[in-house]
Amino acid sequence: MKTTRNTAAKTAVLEVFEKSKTALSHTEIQKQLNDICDRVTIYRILDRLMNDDIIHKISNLDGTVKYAKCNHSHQRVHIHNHAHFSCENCHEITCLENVKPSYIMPHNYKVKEINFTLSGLCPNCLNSNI
Amino acid sequence: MKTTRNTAAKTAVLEVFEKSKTALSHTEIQKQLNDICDRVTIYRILDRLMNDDIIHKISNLDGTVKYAKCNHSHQRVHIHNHAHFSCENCHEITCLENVKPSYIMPHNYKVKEINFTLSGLCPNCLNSNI
DNA sequence: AATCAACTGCAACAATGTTGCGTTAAATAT
DNA sequence: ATATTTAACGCAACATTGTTGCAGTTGATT
Repeated sequence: MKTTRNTAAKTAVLEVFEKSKTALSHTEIQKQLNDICDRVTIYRILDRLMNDDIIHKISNLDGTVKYAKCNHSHQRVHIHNHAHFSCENCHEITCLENVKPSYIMPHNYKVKEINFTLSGLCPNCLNSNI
Repeated sequence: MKTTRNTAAKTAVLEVFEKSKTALSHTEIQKQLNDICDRVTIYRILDRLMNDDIIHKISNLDGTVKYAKCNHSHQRVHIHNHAHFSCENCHEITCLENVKPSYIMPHNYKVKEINFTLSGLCPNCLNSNI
């Protein structure tokens, strides 16, 4: 079994996630890291963090991909089936940990994962628009 | 106001969508068209068809982007807020026109659009796996 | 301190999407 | 039927995002 190591770059990436309240794209992470490491390294760190269930991947409506820290506080078995909100004004993506959709599926489908993304205006932008 | 024209390439793309029961990626469309036009042209046709509400865009969990014909039969005002199913085995994406999730949002968010994608095994792959 | 393999940087590549520009052709008017 | 207008096209060039191979580095363990 492969062990994973705590390198300087990995720690820096984790700090960026810690500081951020919203989901981040690879490019955003790279900017915040001020080129302390190669962009390939960031991709590999993100892969490792996803394998270790420390972050999860979110693909937005427009095809952009972001990553956010997992919140393990609520449940023992960790599932990513929570909703995400994508603001059309500031383009920030936030996890809505407590929003879980209910739905009825047609027969003969086996659902393993769900991705529920809502878009519109976040509280910040909603207030400043009035 | 810009008028849109019925070109040979646009007609061909529409025929491809007509024949397909599932959502298609740009690459899949290009293959089915047998290089009757440039790939840039396909991008531009897809843009136009989306503007005209003839097709809609679906971004998958893994970041891949597909397009599917809109089904206007049910409602007068056309909304894309239906669910999509992405099969992890055959990678086909189908529209689940009748699956609409219910959910409860936190205050202060203004939801305008929703993207609800489920993944797992489609009926075809579920049967052939047994 | 020595060892081992996870990790990194670099280069090169692949896939996907965009833009500018000169040319072609669809729709309309003549 | 022909001329006109401009949407649409092909081509080239570029931007972004993500992947892979490999030699060198460094974190964790003995």
